[in-house]
Order: sequence, then structure tokens, then C-alpha cells
Amino acid sequence: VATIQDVAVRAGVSTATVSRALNGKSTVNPALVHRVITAARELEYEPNGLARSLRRQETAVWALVITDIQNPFFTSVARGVEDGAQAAGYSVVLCNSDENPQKEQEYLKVSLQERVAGVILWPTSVHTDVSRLLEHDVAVVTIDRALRGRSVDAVLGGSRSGARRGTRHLVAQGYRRVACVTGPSGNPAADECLAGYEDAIRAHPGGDGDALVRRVPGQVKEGYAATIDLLAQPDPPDALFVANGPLAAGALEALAARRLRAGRDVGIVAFDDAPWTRLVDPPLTVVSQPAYDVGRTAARLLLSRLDYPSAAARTVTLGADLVVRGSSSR
Amino acid sequence: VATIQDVAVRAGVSTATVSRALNGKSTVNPALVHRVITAARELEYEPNGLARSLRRQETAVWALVITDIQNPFFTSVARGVEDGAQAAGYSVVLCNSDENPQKEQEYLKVSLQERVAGVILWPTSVHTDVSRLLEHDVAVVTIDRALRGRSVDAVLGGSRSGARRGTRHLVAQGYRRVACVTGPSGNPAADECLAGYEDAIRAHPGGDGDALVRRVPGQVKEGYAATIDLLAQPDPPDALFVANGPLAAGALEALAARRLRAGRDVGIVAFDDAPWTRLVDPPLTVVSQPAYDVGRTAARLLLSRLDYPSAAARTVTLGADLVVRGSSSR
DNA sequence: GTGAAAGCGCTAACAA
DNA sequence: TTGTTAGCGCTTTCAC
Repeated sequence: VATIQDVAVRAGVSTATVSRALNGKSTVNPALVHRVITAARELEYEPNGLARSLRRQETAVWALVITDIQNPFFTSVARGVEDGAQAAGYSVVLCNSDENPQKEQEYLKVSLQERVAGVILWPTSVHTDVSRLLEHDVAVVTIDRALRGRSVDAVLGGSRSGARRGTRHLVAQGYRRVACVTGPSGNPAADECLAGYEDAIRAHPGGDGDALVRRVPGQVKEGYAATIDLLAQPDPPDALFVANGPLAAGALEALAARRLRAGRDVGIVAFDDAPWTRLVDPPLTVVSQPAYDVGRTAARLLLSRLDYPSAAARTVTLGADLVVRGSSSR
Repeated sequence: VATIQDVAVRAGVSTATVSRALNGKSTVNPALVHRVITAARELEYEPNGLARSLRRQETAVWALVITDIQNPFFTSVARGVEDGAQAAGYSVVLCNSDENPQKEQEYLKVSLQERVAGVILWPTSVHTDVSRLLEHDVAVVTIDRALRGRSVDAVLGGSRSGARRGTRHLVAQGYRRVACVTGPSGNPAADECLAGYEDAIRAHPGGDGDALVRRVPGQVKEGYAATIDLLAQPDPPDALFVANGPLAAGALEALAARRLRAGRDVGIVAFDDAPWTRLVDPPLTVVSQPAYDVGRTAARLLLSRLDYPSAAARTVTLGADLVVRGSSSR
């Protein structure tokens, strides 16, 4: 493996000149630039990013820590982040915390040790601790998490208002017992979702509170089980508000297993406008969050944070849209 | 930001001792270990991974370069890789090449410059060049790509045989004009898929070759357009074999738009056993690849490659299963 | 415009 | 068992 030394020797110049030439500094004789580039190519020289970052005391890498890579919503967010980063010359490494606070902490530690320039974090819980990162001057942007204690930049996806709108819509369609299937307590997105649901329900008494709420890990299997459980109650719900796409897939499976038809028998509205939601019969009414824009915005916030490290923290809230389809009417 | 120096001063020892203590070397006085650890905590010391890797000439990071993070199949592969890596103490960074050879090349370059320990690569095309990595002694494992030129470890997902089985199944069900919607030419998975389709079709003449084949980027929108196009032909197909989940979602949308019912009007079999494939009506017949195991196996191959850099290249082939549901019978 | 040399933070000989 | 020291590969003053 060739080093900058080898290139310098071959080109008959000093390592300083090689460095300058390869980094496009204008103060280098064109003839030398040419010799350096030729030598580098001949030796198949690849600059050592570790050494460069160590010396420069900065890296061109962001970490994006998300909770569930299986959820299509996150993958759209990831694209938004990536596009924003790439445009500014940063690479993004994706870390999947898998809803596991320990894994999350591990990835945050690695991010810190590898001295990434910034972290975009979808926290597994409101207890996730980022103070360590902040103290080490790593820029942090959180997604879907209200500020608490230390103020950090955040982009909020409108989970609460979206859940409120979705639930209200079900009530307006004449459903009387609307249940809610959402993620674990402490999970910011899940908490927001529940809060929005409760906003809407409080205005329309008739529910019996927690009997109609199920909090489970946000995967297909759990959505199925929670729905089966809800339907088995003495006084089962006649509608469901569901916090994400995988949970919704599980809920629909459960309805099918119980020979219930979405809409006619049990109204259902869910977060995440995944491609398949239009394919099921009846098509699924969804609350659509601007996933790509969330990612793009997070990238934007991170960039300006890197430019102005001591600026006041900003929060950007994006709106969610209700897309009415067949699953929310009889 | 505290360095090992600061810790050494505070603990009243040399940096060497700090390093040894923090890395759990057994040859250090327990009392000193305690002092060092206390000092490190008090200073909120975080080791600088860049400096460590530079000195050790090795990193504990793998790059996983995939072509489409939106495809659920890849996300399962990613989990398999991650689990295998984590068990051995490696972190995995995910790079999304987005079917774009340029982006892919960029990520491979970054991997090389950051001196990752190994790369697991799902290539965008058979032309993807990994020689640079190999020359720099970066371990490489490819997924779903037959060896060409340089021999590298590979795990094959059984795309060809799966496509063959799926297509044969359609023929056996009595469909006469089976079309194929697959990814771009050069994309290894797409090529394998087409090859399997052709294996099956050749045995049952009656098709007219390329008129029934559509090669498009593997996304929902393209699947829709390709299917609309196929159906608009003078002599349209009565069945479809589709190369991945997103394409299949698009194909189903197209059928719905043309008021055709899957199975009865147009038989359809697709790769990827996504959760939603059971929810559509009729449920989708799929070829199911063992995605998680593919990832797990790739991790295993990479680990043994790291242990034995000069061993002969290995290829592991995993089988695909045909899951017959309603969309492939009248 | 170019080179010599220092040093980023860490680990691993080698000495003591 | 502990400390001293060299050096990983690069960038960047500071002289020239």
C-alpha cells in the first residue's frame, strides 16, 4: 500500500507538495501537479482517510441512527438525509438501533469515538442520552423527539397532529369505539401518536381509555397479536388507529384471520403511506408523513449547526396529511 | 476534549499505562488500573478511534454496500450481516448505492480510504470493479454475483433457480404467455432472474422472446409502467413473473388500473416474500429467498476471509422457495 | 512555489 | 510492572 511518502519519492518532490497537489491547492506549479498525479496513479495511491482526519481534526462522515431499517418510512428519511449530505460533501453511515436502547448507545459511542462530524438521531426513547456527544462538540439533530433538558435541533414529523386528525376522521365516520395500536411507552413517535389519539378521543367520550390502547414493539407480528387481542375483548373496538406501516400490516392480517372486513366491520387508519397500502382491499386510509422531507430537513439543520455551532437550537415541524381511502368508511 | 495524555497526567502514570489499562491488558497493577479508570471517567475521556486505527493499522468496521435500501429484501440481508458482525465485534456501516454505479464507486472509494476491514457488496452491475479493494488487501464478499475474473467469496441467493421454478409454476398452471419484468441489464440479480425465466420458457415454446420481457429500474413506478406497457400489446401476456417486491407492487397497481384480477385474468408470481404480499386479494404467490441467511452467510464468509486472507475463494448458494398462493391460479 | 519538520492521539517495541 | 520513545500517514505552519 503506497503512502504519500512513496508518491513524493517517485515524483521527486516533498510530501508537502504531494499533499498540496492532491488537494488542489492553487499555489503549486502545474508541472509538479502533473508529475504528482502521474506518480500517484502509477502507484495506485489511495489517501489514508484516518490519517487525514486525525491530522485535520475533522471527518466528512455523518451517522444516521434509526430504530428500524425494515420500516419503509425510515428508508425514505434516510434518502432525504443522504441527498442533503452528499450535496455538501459528507458521507452518511446508517446505524440500525433496532428499537434497542443498548444497541443505540453502542452506535452513539462508536460515532463519538470515530469522531463523526454530526449525528442525526431517531431516538429509541425519551431517555436516550446525547449529552456525551454534545460535550464533545458533535453536532446532533434529533427526529421526532421533543426537546428535553439540553436543547438540540429537532425536526418533528407531525405525529401528534396526524394521529389526532386520523382518529377524528374515524369518529366523524361514525365509528364509536376507536382503539389505538402504537409503539412502546417512551418511544417518542409512539408517545406522540398516542397523545394525538387521546386528544381526539377526549373530545368524544364513550371510549374507556386504556382498555382500547395497545403498546407493542412496532413490527408486523406484534400488530397482529395486539389486534387479535383487542378483538377478543368482551366489548371489542369497531375501529383502529395504528401507529406505523408494519403494525398496520399485522392488524390487517388479524382482521382477515377473524373474517372481518376493513371499513365495513372495523374502520382502520394507519400511519405511513407505503406502496402496498393502495393494493389491499379496501385500500388503506393513511396518515402520510413527508418522510423524505423530514430527512432532507434534518440534513439542512445539521449543516447549519456545523456552520454555526453556537446558534440557538431550532425545531422544524412538518405537517402530516390524511389520505382517505376505503378502509375508514362502512 | 480529553486525550490519553490528560488522563495520564491526572492518574500520575504514563500514557502507555493508560493505554494498557483501558485496553484490559493483564500486565498492569490493579491499583493503577483503578486510578486510570477513575481519571478517565472524571475527564469524560473518549478514546480517539481514528488515532487508534491509524496506529494499529486496522479498523473494526465493515461496509455493506447495497443497491436499494427501500427494498425490504435488502433490509433483511442487512440484519443478517449486522448480527454476524456484531457477534464478532465489528460495526457495520450501510451504504446505499441506489442502483447507481457512480454512487457505488464513490462508496467503495470511501471504504478504501477509511480503511474498513471488509466490504460486503451487492453490486449494481457485473462491471463493478473491486480490484482496487483487493489490491489494498480489503476483504470482499459479494452477494448474488457470479465470480468473474478475480475470484472473490460470494453468496448466491438462488435467483436463477427461483425464477425458473416460479415461471415453470405459471406454465404448469396453464398460463400460455408468461412475461417477465426484471431489473436493468447488467444487474446481476436481474440477469439471473431473466436467465431462470428463460430456462423455463425455452422448454415451453409459444412465447415470442423479447416481446414479453421488460427490463426497468426495480421500483414501484417502473413496475407499473412496464406492466401497463405489456398489457397494451396486441397480444398481451396472460401471466407475469416479476423480479422483486417493489416491481410487483407496481405490477399489481397496473392490473387494478386495467380492471384485471390477479390469478383469474393475469397470473402473477414475484420474488420477495414481503409482509404485504399476504394482504392483497388474491394473496401473491412468491419466490422467497432466505434474505436473513444470505446476510448471515456473507458475514460468516467475511470473517473467515479475515482470518485466512489467502484461502481459496468460496461460493455458497442458498435455495429459494416457491410459496404458492392465490395469484397464480385461475 | 517548495521543503523541512512538527504533531494530530494512540499503541507497541524496547528499556529499565 | 512501568516508562520512554518511535512512528502510523497525513496536513500545515514556518522558513527559504
